[in-house]
Amino acid sequence: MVSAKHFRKREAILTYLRQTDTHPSAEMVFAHLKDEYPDLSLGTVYRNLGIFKEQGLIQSLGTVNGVERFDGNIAPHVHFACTGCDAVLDLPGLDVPRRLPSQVTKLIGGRVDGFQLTFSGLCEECANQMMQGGETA
Amino acid sequence: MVSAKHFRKREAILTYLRQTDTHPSAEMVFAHLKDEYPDLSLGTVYRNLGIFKEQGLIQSLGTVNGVERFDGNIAPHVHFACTGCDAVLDLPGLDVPRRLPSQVTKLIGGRVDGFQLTFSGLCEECANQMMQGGETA
DNA sequence: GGTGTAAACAAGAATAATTCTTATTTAGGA
DNA sequence: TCCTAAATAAGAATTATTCTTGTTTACACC
Repeated sequence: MVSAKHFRKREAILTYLRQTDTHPSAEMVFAHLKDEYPDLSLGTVYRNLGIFKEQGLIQSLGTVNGVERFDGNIAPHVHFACTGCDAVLDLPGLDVPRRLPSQVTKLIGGRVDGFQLTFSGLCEECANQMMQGGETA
Repeated sequence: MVSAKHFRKREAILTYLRQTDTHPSAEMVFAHLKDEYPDLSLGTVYRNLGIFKEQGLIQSLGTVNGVERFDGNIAPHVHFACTGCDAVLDLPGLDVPRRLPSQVTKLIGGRVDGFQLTFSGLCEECANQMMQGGETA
């Protein structure tokens, strides 16, 4: 008997990564799924993120403040990382430089597998907070 | 009496970062300077890298295989990271997208401070090793 | 040449993120 | 039911990085 069977945890992790646009860390994935899977362990999250990354099912965005962030969207796209709140946003519709990879291949003479373009700065909310309403007061 | 005085360690760290194009990690900086400064400590390297980064004298390239890499060249430029040997190369002369930052500012409505564009793949040497001389044998 | 002060430093402890190990549980097939 | 392989939990272990504390150095002033 299977009862109202949950997804298995591995699948839940991948599904969450594909549904969210928050580019979560392992800890954030864990925190999000902990309610629905009370006996989920952080080690399981790390292990499966590593497996997915190796299989190319997700991509790593590198670290933000020392913590690795992941993206279930493996299509090449551009990101913005806020240095105020550590949020990572997608920048869809931004003109990704399409001819650059082949230029790079020529330059280095090796093999180019991908690229990562991340802008950094303050998101709108953090930028506003920084001004502390200075304009209106 | 000052004798043939060394640079001080802080200065030596910055100087090395500005001279090399290897985009070293803290550990690599330490290893390089250890000979000339036998009583240099790894903590001093980390501390000073943090100070330089905060002051904007160097930039961090993010992590390669979990280890943070630094660049003494703070002019915006593009990098290539080899997933085989963890080398990080400059890609000078590559046409950096100049209008993108302002596009991004419009998109997110906040403040854009910079960007980081890193290609990844195999450098020429690693790509050749991977073929193991298959062409010639 | 002494003395004071602040910055730089070394050493190692402490922390935090991540990976590894081991034993357990689960799913599905024979 | 029994067997096997994959998935998992728990926590130990590892590794990169930061913090703490006491010491040393550089330098201004006497």
